[in-house]
Amino acid sequence: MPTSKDVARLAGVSQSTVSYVMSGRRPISEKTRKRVEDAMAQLAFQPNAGARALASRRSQVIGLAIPFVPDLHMGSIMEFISVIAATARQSDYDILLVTDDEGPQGLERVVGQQLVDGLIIMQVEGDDARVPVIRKLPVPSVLIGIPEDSKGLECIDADFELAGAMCVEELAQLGHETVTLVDWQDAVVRRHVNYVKRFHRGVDKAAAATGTKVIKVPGRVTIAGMEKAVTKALKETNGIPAFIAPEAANQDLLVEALHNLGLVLGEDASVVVNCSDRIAERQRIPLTTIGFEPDEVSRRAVHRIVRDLTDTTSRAHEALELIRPVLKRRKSTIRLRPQR
Amino acid sequence: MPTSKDVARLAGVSQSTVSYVMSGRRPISEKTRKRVEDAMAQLAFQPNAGARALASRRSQVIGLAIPFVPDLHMGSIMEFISVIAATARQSDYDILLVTDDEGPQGLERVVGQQLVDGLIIMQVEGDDARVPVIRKLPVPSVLIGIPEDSKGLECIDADFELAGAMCVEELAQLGHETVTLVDWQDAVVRRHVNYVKRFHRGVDKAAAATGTKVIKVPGRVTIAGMEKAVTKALKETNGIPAFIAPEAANQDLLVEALHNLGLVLGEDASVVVNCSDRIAERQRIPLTTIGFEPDEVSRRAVHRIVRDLTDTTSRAHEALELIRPVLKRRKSTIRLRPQR
DNA sequence: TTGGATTGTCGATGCGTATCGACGATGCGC
DNA sequence: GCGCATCGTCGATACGCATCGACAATCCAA
Repeated sequence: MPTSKDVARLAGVSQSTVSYVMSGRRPISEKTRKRVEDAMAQLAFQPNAGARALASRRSQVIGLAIPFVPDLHMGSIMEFISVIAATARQSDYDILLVTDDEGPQGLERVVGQQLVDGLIIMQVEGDDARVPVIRKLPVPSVLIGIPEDSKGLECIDADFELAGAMCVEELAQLGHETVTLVDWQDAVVRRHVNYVKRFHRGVDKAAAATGTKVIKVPGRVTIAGMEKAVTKALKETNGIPAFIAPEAANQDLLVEALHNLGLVLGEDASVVVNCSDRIAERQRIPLTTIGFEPDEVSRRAVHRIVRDLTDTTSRAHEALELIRPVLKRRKSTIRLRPQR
Repeated sequence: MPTSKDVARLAGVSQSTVSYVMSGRRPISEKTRKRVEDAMAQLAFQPNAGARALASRRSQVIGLAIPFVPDLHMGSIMEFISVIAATARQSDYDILLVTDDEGPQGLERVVGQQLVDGLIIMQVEGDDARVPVIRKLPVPSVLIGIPEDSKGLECIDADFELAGAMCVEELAQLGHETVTLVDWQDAVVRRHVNYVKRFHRGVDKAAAATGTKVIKVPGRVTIAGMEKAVTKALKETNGIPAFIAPEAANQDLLVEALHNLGLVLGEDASVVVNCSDRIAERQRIPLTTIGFEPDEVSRRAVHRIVRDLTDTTSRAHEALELIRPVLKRRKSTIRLRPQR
């Protein structure tokens, strides 16, 4: 493997000049730069990452803490990872995976070894064991999700409260006076306390503001359970029923349950779900969705950690950033009264 | 951050002794080792990865080339990644992501910069653009999937041929004389030529061996299309129909289509699909599956690359390793004649 | 008891890059 | 034409660890 010294020799300059050509931290004449760049190209030179990290004390690598995977819909996690890695590359960073089975010490390790310059922590939950560890680490981190106590931390998440409100407002505006919220599954509700609570708050506020009645039924795992829950909700509803299913895992069950009960989406019932556009569009009846914009969240997370690593000036960017969800109207909702 | 020199000073030994304690490449007396280890613990010492890589010429990092994501079922990709990362840690390696949007040059970059010691390439397809690049790289790599010309490469994949054969044999043994293969979607068939072909070969061989008639219908994207395909297949079948759906994306459609046509799985029809056990078990009627064992494939891939990186002796481990699929009998298949 | 092998430790050096201070060359205003 | 700032380049050094050769101490066999 060629080194910068080889490049220097071939270009007839000193090694430090080669370094300055790469970094641009000192002015270099056009002539010299050209010679060096030609030499680099000719040798197919690539700077050695280890040496670079050692000398500069920065690895140009960001650690990405990925969640343990038992969640049903991990397709979305993959979307995050993919976008995060691609976005990081645009700022000349690479992504190193930190899995959960090393526990929070995994974070201490990669930071301690100076393998990474900063961290992005995915799927942060209410009382996340990683949070206290992160607070002590001497590198910046950005959390995706919001822990119970977010003071002093940089957090990014979808605006679940707004999402909840938007769902209710949309349905209310369509003319529904009663809506049923098919909740997250119990296991999730207990764990991810945080964003579920926020979604509920949004729903409740919008319900109060619009005078909508909200029925909450717990999330189900089986189709039979879902049919029972839907049936119960139907009894309490006058007129055309409306459903909100923020957890993607519930969506299939809800749609199927309604189908089995003889209700046609967009005619006999309104449904708003959260799932990827690709999936929503493929349904027999394309679903109206409230999108949590994982791509946008991912991009913002990378941009923020990169900024932390670049602007050495303004430390402590404490801030909580909420990404606005997007409502996409498709065929699964029905207008009961003329648009205001 | 403490360095090995700090540890040495505190322990009253030389820096090289500290290094030998860590690597074990020279004998160290019990007493000295204890003193050094205590000093390390006291200072919470962690060796600097950059310095280590520079001096030892190995980064202890494996590059993982992840596929571009437009595939529907990317949940499974996440499973691979997760297991790969965890397994790598067990051998003291970390995982660096290499996304596809840098193109094959991404691989050249991470290797050229000596960021990684080796590569695992996921989702290798018939004429994968990364393959020619990999052949030229001066580090070992392990492919998951099999390219057209696999000579001289280390490849691991599920044994699709065996899987195809197992599906047909299972259904034949249950007493079905005609089975319908719901094929991969056209786009996939054209791209991933390789494993689709292998699956077909297995199906054909087993069909010939068992005297089973096989109807092939193309994979569908819509429920209407699937219903039509199923109807057509039913016409050509005498008695209880049987279906094989190796592509996970087709499974929901197939199950729903059969349901809509009034056929009950395990009573009026047999169905064998490929999807994760978790999902298969959750269906209203738990599905008999042919599992492609992504965890096992992932683990083997890591073990092989680690071996390549460790055994510097025996180079060129060219080998094609096929992981045996697993058939799990559930409720979606029906026995038509007593077991032999 | 002595020679040679083995064990345990140290000092010195190199890995490839970034960066600092130094210094000659050039341009500017007066 | 002079001093002075700016530009462009070089040499030297540091970064933290692994590794090699050297060497003192210990052990065993003859």
